[in-house]
Amino acid sequence: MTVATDPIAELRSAVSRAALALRDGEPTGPEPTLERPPKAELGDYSSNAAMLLAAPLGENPRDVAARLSAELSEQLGPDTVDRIEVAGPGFVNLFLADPWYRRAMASLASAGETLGPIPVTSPERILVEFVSANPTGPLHVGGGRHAAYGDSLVRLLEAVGHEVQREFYVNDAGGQIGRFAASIAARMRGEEIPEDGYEGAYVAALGERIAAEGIDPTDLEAVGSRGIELILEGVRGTLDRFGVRFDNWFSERDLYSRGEVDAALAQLDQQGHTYRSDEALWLRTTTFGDDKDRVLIRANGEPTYLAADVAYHWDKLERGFERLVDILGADHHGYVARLHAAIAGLGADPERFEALIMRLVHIVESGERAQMSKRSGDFVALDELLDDIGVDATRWFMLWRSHDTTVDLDVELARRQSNDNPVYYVQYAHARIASILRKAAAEAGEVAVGAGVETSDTALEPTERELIKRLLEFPGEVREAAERRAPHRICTYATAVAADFHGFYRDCQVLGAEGEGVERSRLALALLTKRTIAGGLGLLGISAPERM
RNA sequence: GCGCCUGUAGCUCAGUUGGAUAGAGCGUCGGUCUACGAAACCGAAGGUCACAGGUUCGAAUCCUGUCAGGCGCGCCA
Repeated sequence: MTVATDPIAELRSAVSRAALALRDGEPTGPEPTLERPPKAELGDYSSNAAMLLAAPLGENPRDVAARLSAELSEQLGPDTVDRIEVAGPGFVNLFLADPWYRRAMASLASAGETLGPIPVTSPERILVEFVSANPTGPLHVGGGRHAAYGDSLVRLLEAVGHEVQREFYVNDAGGQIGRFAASIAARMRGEEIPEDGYEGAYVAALGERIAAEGIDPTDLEAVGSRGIELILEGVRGTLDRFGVRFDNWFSERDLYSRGEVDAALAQLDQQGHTYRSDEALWLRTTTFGDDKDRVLIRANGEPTYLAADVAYHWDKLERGFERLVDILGADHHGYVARLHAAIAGLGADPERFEALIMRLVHIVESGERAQMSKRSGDFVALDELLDDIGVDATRWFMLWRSHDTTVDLDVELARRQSNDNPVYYVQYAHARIASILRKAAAEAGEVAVGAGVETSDTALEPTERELIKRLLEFPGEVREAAERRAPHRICTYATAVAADFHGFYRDCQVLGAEGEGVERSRLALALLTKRTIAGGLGLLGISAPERM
């Protein structure tokens, strides 16, 4: 197996070497950047190395840049660099030669289908817990955003080499379960829903079903358990349809039945972080930066949600996960500090715990925001949205914004199967390429990208160069998106790839292109683009259709 | 009151571990189908990057303060 050199890394290290040479081998401060300049006239890649060196050398940045350029020209040679210019305050701008581009294509081709996302240096065993919606009602669109985000994040983390599991925490214990059972039982008996009960139409449907199964409405335990089971069946079905599969469904009840809550409390006690006051058992979370201490066992002897959650996270750590990622709704962000404190209190490194806060999704139709409240039953079910706009559009619109910002999902836009809909833009580029490749295959057999991409000596068009540079960004984008827990970056990137492809397609005839090896080279570029788009969409859990 | 988050084009948002003339989609206006998919492309209009200071060669990005909005501040989950 041949390992093609990374063409970007090659340039980067040349810049570093040149910078080092100017300092007579004495190490400099920050690594110089190598980035795409804002405008094409400013070259293919550009470095701030001269500006960084100017201060320690005590020279004018532009003079340093001039020397750096000379050094770089010599190092890289005409086979890589066409010319180097100094611009602005002292940027060194590289204009690359076609042979470099052809080597870059060969490098992409040799990376194969995966296009070689850069692995992290220290892979971790990570548990990502997400959705974890209370099993008291169908999944709504907010849960759908959690699902899309969590799932895509896991795909990203796996792509860069982490070992990751998806987990759904089922809150099947506690007060809201009692209210849920009481609400179902009330419906079964034809009574009013109690105060603080669940009022959705699905509660009545559950009641009918449970009654038909012969369960006694006065047996709240049985009603609640069966209700949860039925809700979870539905939630599983919705998630399955959405393409989100969990490795593990973790039951809160099991924590109690296995004695893990007691064990976790004992551990906290042993570490000296608990105390009794006002009949309750408290956790001294203020030791670890929380603004007040928190109750673990109420005065009435009932454990709090926190007690179970401490046990749950203790369990995660015991299972050997090196990093615990919790995706939480914005309304739970106040909870993070105490959980952080609790993990520290158990004696674990709290840095291993990472809470990601998800903000809301608003469904917008005719300029109106639909409200979502599970208690009142007035919410938009994820299933409804999937019926309306489909899985791909739903995932796209839930992922294309940072998790840290509210999403307004305009269903009228998402519903359109037309050129206004940004979802299809990327998919269309993929389908268009597939169509070209089908035609090429029909005429001359399967298209291959391996050999031959380097041989043509016809000059590349500017849009071909743009596209190649864009494709080269893929591994870095994936790594960045994973590190920053930011799947939406992949949406942005995929859109850019599609735009660059359309530009290339506009300017460059592919099939029947004139010139020695030009058609072959362009077909290879089209195929590499197709792989990149499919790779990007795959990380988002969105299909890459051959036809639309 | 305290804490966290947010404030970028008409709308919804990218860009935020400091880089050059701040971008995309939608919306508006105008062009392009006799070559490989017009679900596309090209062009125009549209900005005090909330405001005020500061740090420096350079700030949407970092620091301080102010204003505005969201969320949280339970022996609920």
